[in-house]
Amino acid sequence: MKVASVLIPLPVPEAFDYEVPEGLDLARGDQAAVPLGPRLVRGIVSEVRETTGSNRRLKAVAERLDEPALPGRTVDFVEWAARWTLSAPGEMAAAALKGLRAPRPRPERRVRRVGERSPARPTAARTAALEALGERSLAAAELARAAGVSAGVVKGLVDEGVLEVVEIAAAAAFDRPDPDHAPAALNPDQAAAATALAEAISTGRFAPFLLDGVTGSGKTEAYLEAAARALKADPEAQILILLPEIALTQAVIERIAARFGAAPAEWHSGVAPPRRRQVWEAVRAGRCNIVVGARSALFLPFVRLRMIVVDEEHDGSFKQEEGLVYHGRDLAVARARIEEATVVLASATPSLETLWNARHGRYGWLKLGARHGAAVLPEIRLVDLRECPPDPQTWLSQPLREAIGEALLKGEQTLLFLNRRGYAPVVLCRACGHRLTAPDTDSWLVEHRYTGRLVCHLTGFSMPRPKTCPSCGAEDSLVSVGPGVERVEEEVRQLFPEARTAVFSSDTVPDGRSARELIQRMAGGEIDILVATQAAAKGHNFPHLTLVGVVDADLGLRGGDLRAAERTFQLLTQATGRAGRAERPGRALLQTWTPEHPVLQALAAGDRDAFVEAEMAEREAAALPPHGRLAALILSSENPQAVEKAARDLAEAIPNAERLEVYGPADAPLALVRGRRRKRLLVRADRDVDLQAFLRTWLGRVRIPASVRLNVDVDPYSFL
DNA sequence: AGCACGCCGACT
DNA sequence: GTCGGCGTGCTC
Repeated sequence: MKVASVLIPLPVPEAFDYEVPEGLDLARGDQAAVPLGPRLVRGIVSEVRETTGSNRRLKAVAERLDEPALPGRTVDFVEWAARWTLSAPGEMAAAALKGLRAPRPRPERRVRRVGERSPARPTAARTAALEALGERSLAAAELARAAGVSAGVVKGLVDEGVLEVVEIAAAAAFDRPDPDHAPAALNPDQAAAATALAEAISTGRFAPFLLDGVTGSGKTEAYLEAAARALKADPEAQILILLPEIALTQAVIERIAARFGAAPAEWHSGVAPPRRRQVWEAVRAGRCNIVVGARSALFLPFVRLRMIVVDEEHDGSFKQEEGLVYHGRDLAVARARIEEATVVLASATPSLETLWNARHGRYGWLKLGARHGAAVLPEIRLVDLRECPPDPQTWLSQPLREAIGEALLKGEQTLLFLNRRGYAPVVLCRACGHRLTAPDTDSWLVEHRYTGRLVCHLTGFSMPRPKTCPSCGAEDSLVSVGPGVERVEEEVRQLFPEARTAVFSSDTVPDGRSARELIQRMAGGEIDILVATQAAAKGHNFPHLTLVGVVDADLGLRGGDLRAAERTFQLLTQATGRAGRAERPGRALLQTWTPEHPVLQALAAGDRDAFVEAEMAEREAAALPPHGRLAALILSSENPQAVEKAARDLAEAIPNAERLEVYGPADAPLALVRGRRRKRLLVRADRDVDLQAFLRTWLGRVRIPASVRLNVDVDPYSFL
C-alpha cells in the first residue's frame, strides 16, 4: 500500500501518516484534505512511499486539493526551517500557504455592445451612452460617468439586451522587468560588486555575500544591476528583496520600477489578501520575477529563485518574535542554500554574525567605498552631559541647543533622535514613590500627551492619566519622569517657537501612508526639526538635513543585553548617516554621560573597525554569538506554581553535554506579562555543538503540562 | 487549533 | 437529582 506523510497546520511535532487510496495520484508538495479526528484539515504532502503495511490503522487521504502544489524546494525549506527553529513542521508549512487563504480578486464586470442591436426607444441619454462606449468594454459606473448619464440608463440598456455584462478575470499585471530599461551609471566599486554577484548567480550554486557599504554608497544600484544581468541571462529568473520594514518598501519599489520599467510584486501584511493570492499564484507559476517584501516573503513558492537580497540585514526587525520565532536573515541564507541561489546581505553596519562569516571567508565580502557625489560622512561630536548638563526637566544641552539654533538660521534641518515613544517613560507618585505599571505586568506605563493616556508598550493596555495616585490616593502627586519624543518636541517648541516641528514615531505615523507623508514633508523642507524614534533612522534621504542630535546616546548601552552596544552603534551610524547627504556637510551631536565608553569613542572617531574589534573581543571572551550560540527557553503560565514546577522539571532533565552550558531557570527580564509568570532558561553552546539536537533531546525528556507554555527561541535577540 | 472527556455549582 | 463550567489531552 501507499502511505503519505502530511504536514498539518497544528502544533504537532511531526507529519501524520495517511493511507493513499487506490487511484489517487499524490506527490510531495501537493495540498490534500485529510481527516483529523472528526473533521477534515488541509495539509501539505511531505512524502509518499510504498510500504507493506503499518503498525497502526491509518486513515485515508480524503482528496487532493485543486490548488497549486508547493515546489519541492519550498517544502525542503519549510522542513529545514521547522527543524532549525524547533517549531512544528506543519505550522511552518502553513506559513507557506498564507497567500492562499484569501479568495481570488473578484472578476471585474464590464458592459459592452451586443452586436449591432439598438434600443427600441433611443433617447438622448441612451444614444450618448452608446456613443461614449463605442466598441470598448467599460465598467457600468465608468460608462455612466463618461457619458454623463445616470447609472439607471446603462442598466436599462443592459436589461433591454443592447449591452451585455462580461466578466473580465482580473488578470494580475506582473510585467516582465526589462533589464535594459534604465541602467544606472555605476562607480567602479558598484560595478565590481554587481559583476561578482552576477557571476555567482550564473554558476547556479549557493553563494552568500556581504554587501558592505556606508549609507549612500549605492548598494541598491549594485544589487539591482546584478538582478538585471541575471534577468538578461534568464528571463525566468526570480529575485526576492527583503526589507526590514513595510515603510521602506515603497521607495524600493519605485526605484525598481524606474530601473526595470515594471513594478515588482509587493508582499507583506499590509497587502490586501486577494492581491496576496495573486502574487502567490504568480510566483508559483513563474509569472512574477521580482518580489519586494517583508520576512514572510521567504515562504513564497518560488520556482526559479536566483537571488535573495536582505537589505539592512543588521536590522532587528528581521527577527520574528511572535508565533513562529525565526530570524529572516538566517532563513534567507538557508533558503538560498536550498535553492542554490545567491544571497546578498546588505548593510552599512553589518551584524557581528555576518561580519564573522565574512571574515572567515564563508561569505564573499563586497565593499563599496565612496559616497555618491560630494556628500561626506558627518562630523560626530560627543557632548559630555557631566560638563554641560541640561537644566532640570529639560533634555537638550547647551551645545545641542546652539547647534539647532544655527541650523535654523541657515535654513537647514535638524533630526533629534530619541528611541522612546510617548511623553515620559515613567509616571510616579511623589507622595509614596509608587510607579504606575500596567495591570498584571511589571512594565511601566508610558505617558502619551497627544492622547492624554498612559500606555503599556508591551501589552497595549491604556488608561486615562489618573488624578490621584492609585496606590496611596494622594492628589496631584503624579509626576512624569524622563523624556520621550513628545516631551523633547515640547521642549523644542518652547526653545524655538518659530520653528516647524514634528514627531515621527509609531504613534504619530501608524501606517505606511502617514509615514510616507511625513517623510515627504521632511524631504521637501516643510519641517525644520523632526523629533524621531528609530522609525525614522533608516533609508531616507533628507537633502536639507545637516544636524542630527542624539538625545540619549547611552540608552542602548545599559541593561546588559547582548547586542546593546552593537545596536547602539548601528542606530547611531544610521541616524548620523542621515545628515549631510547632499552638498552640505552634516554633523552629529551625541549627548552622553559616559563619553569614555569604547562604543561612543569608536563612533565619534567614525571608526567601525575599532568598534567591531572591541566588541568582537568581548564576545569571544564570553564565548557569546557570533563566537558561540544561544537559545532561550521561556516558560509562562498564569499559575506561578506550575511555571516553577515546569522549570524545575526542565532543569532536572538537562542532558549531559560538553562545550555547552544551561543557565537558569531565572525570572525572565519581564517576569510578569499579561498576568503570566515567566521563567527563562538560557543555553550557551560552542559554535560546533548541535544546539538543536541537544534541545530536542532535552525537551523530549520532559512533559510540560498544557497550562504552561514553552517558547523556544534559537538565537534570541530580544532578551525581554 | 478544535473537540471530547471529566470532575464540581445553580436549576427544573 | 441533572446541565454545564472550562482544565487536560489527543488528533495519523
